[in-house]
Amino acid sequence: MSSAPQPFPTPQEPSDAPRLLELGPAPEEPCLRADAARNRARLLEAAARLIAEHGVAGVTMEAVASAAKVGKGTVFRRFGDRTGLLMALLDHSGRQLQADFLGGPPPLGPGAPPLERLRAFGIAVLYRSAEQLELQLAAQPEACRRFSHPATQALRTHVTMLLRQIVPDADCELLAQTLLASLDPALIHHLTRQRHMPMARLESAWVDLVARVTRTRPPV
Amino acid sequence: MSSAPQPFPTPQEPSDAPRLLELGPAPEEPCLRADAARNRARLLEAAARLIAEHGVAGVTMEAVASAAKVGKGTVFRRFGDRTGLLMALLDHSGRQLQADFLGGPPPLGPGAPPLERLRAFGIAVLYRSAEQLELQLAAQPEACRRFSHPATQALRTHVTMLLRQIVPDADCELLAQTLLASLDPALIHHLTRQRHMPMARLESAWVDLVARVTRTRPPV
DNA sequence: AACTTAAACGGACCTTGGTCCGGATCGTAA
DNA sequence: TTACGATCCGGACCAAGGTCCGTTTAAGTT
Repeated sequence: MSSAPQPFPTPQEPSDAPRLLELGPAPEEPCLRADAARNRARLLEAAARLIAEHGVAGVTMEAVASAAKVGKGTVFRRFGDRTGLLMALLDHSGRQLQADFLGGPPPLGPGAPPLERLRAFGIAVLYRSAEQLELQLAAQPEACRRFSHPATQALRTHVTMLLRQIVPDADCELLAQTLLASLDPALIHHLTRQRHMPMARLESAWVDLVARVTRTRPPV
Repeated sequence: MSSAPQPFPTPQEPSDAPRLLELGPAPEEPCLRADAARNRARLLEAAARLIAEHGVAGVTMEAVASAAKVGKGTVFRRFGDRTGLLMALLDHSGRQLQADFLGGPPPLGPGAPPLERLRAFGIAVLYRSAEQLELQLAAQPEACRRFSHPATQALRTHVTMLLRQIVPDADCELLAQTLLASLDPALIHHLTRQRHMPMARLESAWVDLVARVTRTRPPV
């Protein structure tokens, strides 16, 4: 039933990935046949050019393929799917950031106290994301629709209101957004199904989070 | 340029939405032609049946249309797109939850102190989401891939490590997940582009969030 | 250099989301 | 009841993502 010869045994970018955790120049695909590596590069370059010229919407798999003078199948074998291609494009700046906080200068890199590093980290991510919004969103089609859905808005309003009563002097709207983000269905799925955390843990994490977030400022 | 007669002037579920903010039975579409309302109901029913029989993957727009004995175009006019249809299916339980925390009994509904209501709220959302994961995810295709992306994992590992040094006795993994969720590109896009918040506000919200989350417990 | 094999290639093909528009229906007003 | 305009319906049509498989080729092996 599963012994059929899968046409594309490499639906995902296979390598150049796990090593990232330990900090990775991880140049590119290490063990690719010469032609494969060449085509991979051409595809990425073609995709980048297409984005520059016609925006992310212009990045059609066929367009990329023909711009790189390559068959369509090749694109899919190399990157799995459209999202995979987009993520590969994003990878470069991802690696950059990673290098910065793993080995760069403080306060992002090691050397500064943890709290300061954490602050710097968030701000770095914030601005980096802001730059490549178009690409980031294209890789997550309609990820932002959930925020404008009326039901979601209702939840946000409710949480904001509760927060206002508890910590009136905070930016309750954004705090609410954060709290809700931690209840995102996709996140719950990831945590329970892929990382096998029991619901009880999520539940107590929520309670703890609420406690931390609503704790009034201690006397300095 | 934009005066061309749009074929589907109602790309999104037009009504039965804004009222949600004030609590809404908002029965269904109020002003639909009789046949339209009938078809809408048949489509929702057909979709639900298809899900029950073949899982969410079996919910093809054509399948739903023919199961409801209706043309394909009708499905799109009514629900805009596939996601719209799925969201409409989700809407029911969304309304239920909303009714609960807006007018239901404490601790979810009014009557309990805000802090308790907030706790109960999160737990309610948590379990409700857990039930309809399949549907929720189908409405947000590949929303969960971002969590397993190696770059994301690296960020998570890093933040977790920093947190361990600051608040060793917390569930740092989940706390990290929450912090990262507040930096999600889609969220940033929503906040800056759709709700027009300046980056500076996000930035200071991040700093504040970090401060709150890492604050050590006051002496009770 | 000839041989072998696993891997890569290309592009026809399939599926499915989404669009268009001529014709059927509903609701209403005379 | 009839007429009429707004709304809706249906299903052919299109584009783009994704799959398949026969053919080609890189890279060892003898």
